[in-house]
Amino acid sequence: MKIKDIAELAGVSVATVSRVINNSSKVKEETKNKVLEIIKKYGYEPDFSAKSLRKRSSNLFGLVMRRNHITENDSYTHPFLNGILEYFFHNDLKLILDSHEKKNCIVHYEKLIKSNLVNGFFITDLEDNDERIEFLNSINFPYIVIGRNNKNNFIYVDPDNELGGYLGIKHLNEIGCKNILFISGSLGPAVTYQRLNGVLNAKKDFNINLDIVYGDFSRKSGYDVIKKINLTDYDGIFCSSDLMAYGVYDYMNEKNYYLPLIGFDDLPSSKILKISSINQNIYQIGYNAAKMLHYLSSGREVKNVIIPVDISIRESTLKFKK
Amino acid sequence: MKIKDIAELAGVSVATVSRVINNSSKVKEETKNKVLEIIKKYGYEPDFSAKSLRKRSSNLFGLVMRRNHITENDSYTHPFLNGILEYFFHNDLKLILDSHEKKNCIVHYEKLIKSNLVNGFFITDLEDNDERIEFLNSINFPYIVIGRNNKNNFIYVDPDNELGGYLGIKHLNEIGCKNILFISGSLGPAVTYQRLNGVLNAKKDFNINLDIVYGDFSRKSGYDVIKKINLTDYDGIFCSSDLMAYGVYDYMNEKNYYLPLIGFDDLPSSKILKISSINQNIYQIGYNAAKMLHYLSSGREVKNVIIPVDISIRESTLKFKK
DNA sequence: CTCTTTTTTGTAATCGATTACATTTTTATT
DNA sequence: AATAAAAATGTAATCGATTACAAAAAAGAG
Repeated sequence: MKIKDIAELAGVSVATVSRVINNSSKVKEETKNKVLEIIKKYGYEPDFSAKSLRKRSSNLFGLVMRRNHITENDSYTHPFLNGILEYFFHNDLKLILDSHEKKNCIVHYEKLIKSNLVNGFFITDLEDNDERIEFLNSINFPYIVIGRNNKNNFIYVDPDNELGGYLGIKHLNEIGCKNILFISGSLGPAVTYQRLNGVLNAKKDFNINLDIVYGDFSRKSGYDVIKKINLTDYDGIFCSSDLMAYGVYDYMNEKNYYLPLIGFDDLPSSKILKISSINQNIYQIGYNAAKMLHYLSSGREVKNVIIPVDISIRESTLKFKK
Repeated sequence: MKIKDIAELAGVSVATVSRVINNSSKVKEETKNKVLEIIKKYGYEPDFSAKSLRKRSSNLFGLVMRRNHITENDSYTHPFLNGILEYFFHNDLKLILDSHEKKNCIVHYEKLIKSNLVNGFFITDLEDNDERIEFLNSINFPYIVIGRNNKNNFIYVDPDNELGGYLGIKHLNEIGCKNILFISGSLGPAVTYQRLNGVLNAKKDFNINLDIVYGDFSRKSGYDVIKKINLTDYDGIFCSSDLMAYGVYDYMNEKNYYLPLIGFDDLPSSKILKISSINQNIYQIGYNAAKMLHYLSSGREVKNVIIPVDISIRESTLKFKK
């Protein structure tokens, strides 16, 4: 069933049918209704390729995922995709999921662009010395970067890590902690500094003592760091990642000595372990990224977006509340 | 840059260029090399829409995800997609991710088919009285169902739940358990019976006592069920879902009385909690589903596939090993 | 060297939509 | 009722690839 068939059945020309479908110019009400009726009756859908070819534009957007058979943490995928899909669903857009190996991935983006398959794409997991950076700077094609980057001015959407750092300290202060240990991630990635800044801002606002030590975001590093610490020196611990908080939790279990504990990322396991954590609203990040990419690709103006974070309060701090 | 440009630059006709690209019929070695050189030099990629339109077929396949802003467990998404993408990557296929709300989702599949956007699709989360079943039976279009269904004979790929049930009991037996409690999921879904069958088969093979009680797969139901049980009657517990195992674990923590414990699904949190579990190899399911759909859509024969499961052995049983 | 066969290449139709431009129909104006 | 202006519709070109068929070039046969 193609447009020509509908045209014949409705006794009009293909141009008229097209105009009805696309609402592109005035069609007499009577004609329009007849055409719509036939379309509905036969369940006609315009051919995707023909439409894209002629319009030189599709309603497809690309997300090139890094393929990794096994990851320590893959919990972002689902809420992120859901956020994108929510927006896409309501705007009749579709997502192409492609994948790349770390090396040689530029070829993939180039193919996507040159074959006119997508109207734009999302960039995730961009690292500081990522080979994609140069490429992204060199192209004139719509894309949105997920996560801020120190050195470039891409259009991005990012969680408010600074707020997260602030909220963690604020909450510990609220339940009465006065001597807080902050286990930061390794210096390097932008998030480390953002979270640290939030923590330092909170220190100014609340009357607390704060010590800072450094891990590398992993569970093992959390364990290793806390092992060298005298727990009794503190009355509250805030980790810059959930995994590090799990490491700390392991150690506290071992010693059977517990302090209020907050993580950062709100991984699904934190719910299970009942550890308080800073929630990054990955869903919202996806939703906003989708909207921004849509706007960008249709020539509308787009501003960077910072998504507020929440704190998920659980037993790990709640049970210490006075 | 289009095929005509390449043709002119190489001093041949578009037909020849097309033949080179598609290896569709003999082209003189010399001509071929010249064309390939030009293509490479200018980084030409055939237009996706034009190609699909003419060939009446794309290399796109669809996965329509149920959108759910918040789920208790979304850990399947990442490994499943990764499995699909691994196969797709190596076969130059692409995945369209679409989403639907529960009601009215048939329209979506119909659109996908009628607009010739995809060559086939995956069906996930099919329930016993799903409205999609009738639809799927009525169409003549390639699709693969993830997860067996009691009442239909779709082409499916599914984890070997029966083997999982068997392996759980086998492992408990190996560490010396003689009086085992199996907490089954609710009667209804096919998985419940499959897992139960495996457990019963193992009972025959090993010399153990086995009691069976029923939860509903949720953490709360695990807790509620175990609460009514006298823990000292048993020396090992096997749950038909990880979530139920977490509920049991909660209770054991409360009572500070531990028995060997195995879950089913191997959610990421089980690694964190160090609870042994049956691993369903979701990645393999994705990979195989992709391969099957590819075969099916290109007219090759396809058989149902059952993916073996593994057991991930952790502290929750290991520490009881004699 | 001519004729046949095979290999290589080119021409033009085609896929199914959109849309510029042309034409017809309708409405408004005098 | 004649003419001008506006609205509705139609014709045909176009998007960029593939491919049936035709034609030209090369190879082989005698």
